[in-house]
Amino acid sequence: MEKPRVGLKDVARLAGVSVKTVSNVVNGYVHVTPATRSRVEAAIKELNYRPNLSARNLRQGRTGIIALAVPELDIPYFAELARFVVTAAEKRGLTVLIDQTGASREREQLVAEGFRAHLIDGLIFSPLALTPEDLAARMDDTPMVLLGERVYDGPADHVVVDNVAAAKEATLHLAATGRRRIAAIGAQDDVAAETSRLRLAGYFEALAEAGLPADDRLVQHVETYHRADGARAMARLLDSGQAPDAVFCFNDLLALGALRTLLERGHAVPGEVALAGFDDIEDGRYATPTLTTISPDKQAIARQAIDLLAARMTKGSQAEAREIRVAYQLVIRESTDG
Amino acid sequence: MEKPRVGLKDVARLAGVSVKTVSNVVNGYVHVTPATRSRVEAAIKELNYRPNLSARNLRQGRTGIIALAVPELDIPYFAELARFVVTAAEKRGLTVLIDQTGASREREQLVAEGFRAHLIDGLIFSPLALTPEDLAARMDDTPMVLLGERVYDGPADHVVVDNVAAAKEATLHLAATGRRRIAAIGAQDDVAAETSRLRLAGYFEALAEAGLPADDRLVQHVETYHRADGARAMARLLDSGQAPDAVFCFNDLLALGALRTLLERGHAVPGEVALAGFDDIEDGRYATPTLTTISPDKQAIARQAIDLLAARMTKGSQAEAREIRVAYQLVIRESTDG
DNA sequence: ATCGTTGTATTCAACGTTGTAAACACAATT
DNA sequence: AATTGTGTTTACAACGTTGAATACAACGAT
Repeated sequence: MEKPRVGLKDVARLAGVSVKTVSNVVNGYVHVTPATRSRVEAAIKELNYRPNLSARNLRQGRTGIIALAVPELDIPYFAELARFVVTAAEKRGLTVLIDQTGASREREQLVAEGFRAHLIDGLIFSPLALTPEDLAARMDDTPMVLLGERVYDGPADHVVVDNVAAAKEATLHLAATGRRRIAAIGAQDDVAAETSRLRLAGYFEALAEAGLPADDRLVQHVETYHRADGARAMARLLDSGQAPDAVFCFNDLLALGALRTLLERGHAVPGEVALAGFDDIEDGRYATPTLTTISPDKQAIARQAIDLLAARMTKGSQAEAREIRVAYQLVIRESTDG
Repeated sequence: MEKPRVGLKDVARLAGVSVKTVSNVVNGYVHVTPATRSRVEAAIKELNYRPNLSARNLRQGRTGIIALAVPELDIPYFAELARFVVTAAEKRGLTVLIDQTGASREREQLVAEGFRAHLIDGLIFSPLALTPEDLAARMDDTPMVLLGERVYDGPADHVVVDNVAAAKEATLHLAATGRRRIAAIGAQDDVAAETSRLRLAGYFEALAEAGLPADDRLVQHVETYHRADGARAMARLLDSGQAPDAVFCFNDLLALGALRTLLERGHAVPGEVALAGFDDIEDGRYATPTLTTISPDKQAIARQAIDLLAARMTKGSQAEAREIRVAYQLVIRESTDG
C-alpha cells in the first residue's frame, strides 16, 4: 500500500476536464455548468480527493493556522482559555496550533522570534517570562496579540484584565469580612513577572485603603503558580508564627494548594483563615469550601483576541496597536463567606 | 509595511550563489566551503530569512505536523495527556496540532474521515463517541493511533490501559476496606461509550469476586464526565434512600463532583462514604480528602502513541495493527484510607 | 451577417522548496 | 599531458494549487 497521492490532475483526467475546472468546483466558483460540476464531484468522490493544503497555502501565502502560545496546557486556566480560543477561531475558519512554552524565557523568545513563521498566519501569545525588550527586539512580522499583562508600550495588540484593580478588589473583600492580617501568596522575584507585580501592587493598594499595615512577612514568594507552590507557601506562613487570618492567592491553583495545607493541618476555612484566588477555574467551584476568586471573562478574552488578530491579519500591521480591557468579576464563595 | 517575503532566491542573490547552495546551507549539507557557508549565513541573517514550510512540505510530501484529537482540552486528564504528547512529539521534531472534538460523534467522524488530510502526517485520536463501524468506514490513509479504549478489531494501532482490570482493582480495594454497598458513577447509555462499558464491567466483576450483590440502583448514569455530573449523580444516590458506603467513579472529575456533594451535605469522607476515581489528575492529589484513584501512566501512553505513530509514518500502513497495553497503578489516598 | 456580451472552460505561470543529474574546479595519479 | 577522482556548485524540474489572461461558444442586439 503506497501512497497513490490524488491531485487535481487525477480528478481532472477522470472527469475529462481541465485541472482548473476541478479547482473551480472545489472552490465553489459560480460559473460552472451543473453538468460539469456533478461530473467533477463524482470524480472527486470516487478518488476520495482532498485538496493539498500545503500547495494551496504556498500559492495563497496563507495557511489558515494560528498559534496559541501558552505556558502550560495542564494549568487549568490556560486549558479553559485554549478551549475558548479554539472555538472562537473555528468560527472564523481558523485552525489553532497550540505551543507550550513551559514558561521558559528561551522558548518564549523563540515563539516571539517567529520560529513557526510561514506556518502560521497569526499568533496569540500569553508570555510569562518575556521582557519588554525581548518583545521590542522581535523581528518577525507575523500578526500577534498578547494576552494577560500589559507589557509596557509594546508595539503589539493586547487583551488584558485590570490586574491591579482586580487584586485590589479581592483583597478589599477580605478586609471587608473583618480580616486584619491578610497574607499574599504569589510574589515573584523575576523582573519579567508582570502578573505577579501587578497583583502585588493591587494587594498593597487595598491594604493601604483598608488602613491595614503592610507586613513583608505576610508576602510569600513562589517559583511557579502550581498547587504545590501554594501548599508550600501556606506551610511557611503557618510555620512562621505569624499566621494570617486571610490569604489572597495570585491564582486559583496557589489557593487550592494553600487550602490543602490549611485543611490538612486542621485550620478551618474560612472560620480561621479566609482564602481568595484568581482565575475562576472549575476546580475552585467544586472545592470544599468553594473558592472565592476573581473571574476574568475568559470567553471575552478569547473572542477579543481572535478579533484583534483577524483585523491585523487583513488590515496589515500598519494600524496602531490596540489594548482591549476585558471585564472581570469578584465571585464570592464559601472560602471567604462560610 | 507590506510583506517583503524573503525566499531562498533573495538570499542567493545577496550572497552571490545559487538557490540550491543556500538550500544546502540551510539543510546542513556537508559539502559546502566554509567561506560560502558563512557568506550565505550572513545573508540569511541580514534578510532574516525563514524557510517557507508550506513550500518545503509541498516538496517533501510531509508536514511534520501531527494532530492530537481529544474531546475537550479543559478536562484535566486530556490536558495532562496533551502536554506529554506535545513533549514527546517535540523530541521527534514533530509539531502537534490539537483538535477538540467536543465528544460529538459528528466531529469525531470528521476527524477520522481525515478533514485535515494533507495538513498532518499522522493522527493520535482519543475517540469517545465513535463506533467501530465509523472507524472501519474510514477512507483516509493518514497513519493513526487510537488512545483509550479498545475498539473491536479496529485496523488501527491502539494504546490502551486495561480498563476492566483497573476498574476491578479499584472496586476490590473499596471492598477490602470493608465497604458493602459500593456504588458506581459513570455508566452511560450510549452504545459507543466504550470507556463506560469496560469500567462498568470491571466494577461488576469485582462485586462478584467480593461476594457482594450487584444492585442496579447503585449504578448511576451520567451524560458526560464532568464534575457537575458527578455532583448530581451523588445527590441522586443520597436522595434515593439507598445511600452507599463507597463510590467508584469512572473518572476523577466525577469523583470530585461527588466529593463536593458529600461534603456539602455533611457526609464524612471516607468515614461515612469512601470514594475512588480514575485518571489521577492533579486536582485529586490536592483535594481534601486526597483522592484514591487509578493512575494510568500518561507519559507512557504519550510516548507509546508517538512511537507507534512514527513507526507507521515511516514503515507505511502495511504493518499489522498493534495494540500496546500501558501500565496503571492503584494509588490509595485519604478518600478510602482516612 | 456582424458585433458585442455573457457564461463557461482552458492555458500558463508562479508560489518556495529540494532531489537529480550534470558541470565545474582542482588535486592526485598514471 | 591525460586520466581519474574528490569536493563543490549549479541548472532544471517537479511538488499541487490558483490568479490572470485568454479562448470558445451561444446568445441577443444591432
